Amino acid sequence: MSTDSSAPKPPAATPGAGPPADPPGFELPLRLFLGFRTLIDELHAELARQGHPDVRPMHGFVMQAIGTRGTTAAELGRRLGVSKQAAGKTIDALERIGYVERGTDPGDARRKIVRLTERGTDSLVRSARIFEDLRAGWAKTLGEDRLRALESDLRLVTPPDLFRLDVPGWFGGYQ
Amino acid sequence: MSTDSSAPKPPAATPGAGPPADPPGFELPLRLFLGFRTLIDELHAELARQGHPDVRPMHGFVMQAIGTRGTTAAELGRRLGVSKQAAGKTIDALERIGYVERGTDPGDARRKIVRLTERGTDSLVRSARIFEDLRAGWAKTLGEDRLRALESDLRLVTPPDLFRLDVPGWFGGYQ
DNA sequence: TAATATCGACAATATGGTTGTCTATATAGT
DNA sequence: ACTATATAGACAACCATATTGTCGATATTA
Repeated sequence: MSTDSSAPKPPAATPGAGPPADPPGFELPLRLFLGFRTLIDELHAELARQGHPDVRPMHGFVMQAIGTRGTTAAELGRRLGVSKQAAGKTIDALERIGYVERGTDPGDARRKIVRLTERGTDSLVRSARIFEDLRAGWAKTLGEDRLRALESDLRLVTPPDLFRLDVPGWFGGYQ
Repeated sequence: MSTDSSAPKPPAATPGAGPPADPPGFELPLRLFLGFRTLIDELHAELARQGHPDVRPMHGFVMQAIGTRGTTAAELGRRLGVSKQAAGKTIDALERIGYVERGTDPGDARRKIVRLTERGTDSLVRSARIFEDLRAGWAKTLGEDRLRALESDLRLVTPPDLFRLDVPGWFGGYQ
């Protein structure tokens, strides 16, 4: 990580220690992100324990986007909101570690269909189970109805589309 | 974005159209991320309208981490979980667009203190107000108490630290 | 059959990040 | 006071991820 590493001191998020009558507006987005990050990190820790140490967070979403019926690089790029070249490179990486394979399309000689291998499917099946377990953990902490409320509330304030993340370079940037 | 752009067809998230008795586990993390992304996108759209078109999502967090008292590149790197060199480059970028400035530390000739300029502070003040407004928008949709519940529930299932995002390369990756 | 569009590949480039090295300065141990 | 060690910041080299632009092969449509 850092060239020179030492303990960082956490900056005071809320200087006053009193009851946070009105939480500062920027806590909400941060909590949402932390929730996301926590779940994803725990998923991949468990996935590694279950024999999939090489899957990176992005891979799961990519494989999910590939789906059981397979797809092509260009189509995948469109789904994920990145260029077909970038999608192609991700497919290369997944192929290298044995999670997808490329085949030809008998009906269209231009297309190369990308399909999940057995191993790829296995990682997806396990991911689904692990996510259920993680959700169950939250349910134990919050109660099933509070969690359901949280989910349904989030559904109300987020776009319905679910799949359009296009995370790649979205956040960062020197500029 | 894509070299060749056309409308992507959203893959069916829930094949059956009946009542989702048990939402698939992977909806929760996605919703959390979408909530985060929605807020951040709306923040920056509004920020651009208010005279800060060049601020990128990362910049806000960096400036927040710099704080009103200023800091140094190395310290900033530790806070954000990146190398001091990377932090230095981000500071370069922020300096170039006039949001921070470098000064010397009278008590330690090695250190160069990075401080927010007036413009930098202004962007932070406006961000805070915009976040409050966005939160108010959610409160209007969900009701203030449901939103409070959502926030407090998230606080229960996320690490207390708030600031440790180290987003940089975390998600992505061919590998 | 000619015009146009799409697929996948390749090359060049941009960006954001890393490590490694260097000099200057501080600080602790003797 | 002197030496050893640690830290700050700058610079260079490199790596990873994504971009645009181009190309030949194949499909599709007029």
